[in-house]
Amino acid sequence: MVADHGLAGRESADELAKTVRESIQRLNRRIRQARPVGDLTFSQLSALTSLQLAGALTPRELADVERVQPPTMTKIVGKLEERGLVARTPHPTDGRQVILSATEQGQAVHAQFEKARNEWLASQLAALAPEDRETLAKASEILQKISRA
Amino acid sequence: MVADHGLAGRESADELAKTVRESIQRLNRRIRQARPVGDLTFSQLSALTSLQLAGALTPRELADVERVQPPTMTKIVGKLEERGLVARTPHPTDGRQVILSATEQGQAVHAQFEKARNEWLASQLAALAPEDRETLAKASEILQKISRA
DNA sequence: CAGGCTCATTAGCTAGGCTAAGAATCGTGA
DNA sequence: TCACGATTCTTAGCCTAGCTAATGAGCCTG
Repeated sequence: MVADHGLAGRESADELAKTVRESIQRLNRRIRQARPVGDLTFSQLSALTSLQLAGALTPRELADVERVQPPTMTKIVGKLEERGLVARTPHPTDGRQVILSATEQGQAVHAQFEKARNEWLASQLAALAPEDRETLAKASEILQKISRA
Repeated sequence: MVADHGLAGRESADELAKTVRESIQRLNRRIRQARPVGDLTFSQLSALTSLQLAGALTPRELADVERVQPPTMTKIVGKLEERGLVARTPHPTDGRQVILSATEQGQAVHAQFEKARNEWLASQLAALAPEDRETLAKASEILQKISRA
């Protein structure tokens, strides 16, 4: 139960949902803007990151992790493959499936862009009070859990 | 599994930036999925919300608030106008400018969709421990501040 | 071994984002 | 006063990202 007695700082789930949604939406847009022109897009970088974290995935698995539909992932992977950042290899036992993995170049490019991508946000975070960073770290964990639901 | 990685051992701003970015990105995508089909999109709802909060804005102002370029806002407003949710009225003194405002219908539709949009997230939040909600409330404030920078 | 299922891709659509360029209007300085 | 630069919005044209529906290849089970 949500035992909400209107205590100071205690918001209802509805109110909080609105607040959370607005804040992450704005920030998301703000971060998108900070991207270095002409290269990896947000979605491409994200897919590359997931691939690298997992080691290797099938398109279906990657689509699930990224929460998009398989055809969308086909497109994104296609772009990454064109640039030589991701390799498709056949599945050893199942002829339908494909194994995706980041190439060496993909890993290098990823590290470089990840850094640039985070630069703006990192500088903002560095300016915060330590306890605020603590709050954000905890909040991120909570949000991750929710996203997986 | 609240893997307490370095909360006590202080995360660097870089590490934290990565964590925060990933979590909000995933959640953003998750929320987008939860939208009721065939109606207002995320961007349209956001623009409508901003308009309503501000009362009335010019396209340029709305684009700034939403952090997109003016031509993008022209498109979004066009869609909203087609549906009769936003009205364009001429600026009283400056013939170049336009005043945008939410129509009565726009306000009604907004309220309804805002609710639906938040429903999934709200239900997730309701299931959290009170102190987790507290954390998210604080985190949202911090993120809002950052986004404005 | 036939039929049904799963996986990946292709085709085709919409929305959202951008830049470049245009038309209308404003305002200012000669 | 009026011509010219600046501002505002829109149009045109491009790309990415997302979706559904449909296709083809391969797996598996009765």
